[in-house]
Amino acid sequence: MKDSAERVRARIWSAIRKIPRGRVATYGQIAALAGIPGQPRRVSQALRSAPGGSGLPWQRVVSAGGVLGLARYDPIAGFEQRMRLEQEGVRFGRGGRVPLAEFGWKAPNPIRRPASKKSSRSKKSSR
DNA sequence: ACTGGGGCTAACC
DNA sequence: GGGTTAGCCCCAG
Repeated sequence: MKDSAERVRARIWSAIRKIPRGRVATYGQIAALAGIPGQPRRVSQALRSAPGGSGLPWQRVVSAGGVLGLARYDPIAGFEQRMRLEQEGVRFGRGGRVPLAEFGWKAPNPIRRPASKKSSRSKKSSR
């Protein structure tokens, strides 16, 4: 059964929808919340293919440190994101970053890990 | 099967 | 404070 792509994507969107107004969450945070900790890029991909007008608060998803990663490849969209966030009451710090300590969302629910069916890889790369 | 790339991250310099 | 390098995992061509 294909629980991979679509299933995960749905969970990602679901997690994003839970972000309260006026708050932001990082890709990593969303990933963890969606049950795929350590895979923030998966979130970004799911977000890119996210349906427009789906009511998905994509603007509340930011990169680590409160940076608007979207603006990097699409300045226009980045601007829109910032505008939307400010409209929700999110203030930006210097460098156009969002102070996560203040606007970062604390996920109310514990992370649920759906144990990989293959193997529990606890890859430990000593960075 | 391989390669390149993605709205990422953390460690390094 | 910023720029670069190296991992990560998955998807599309």
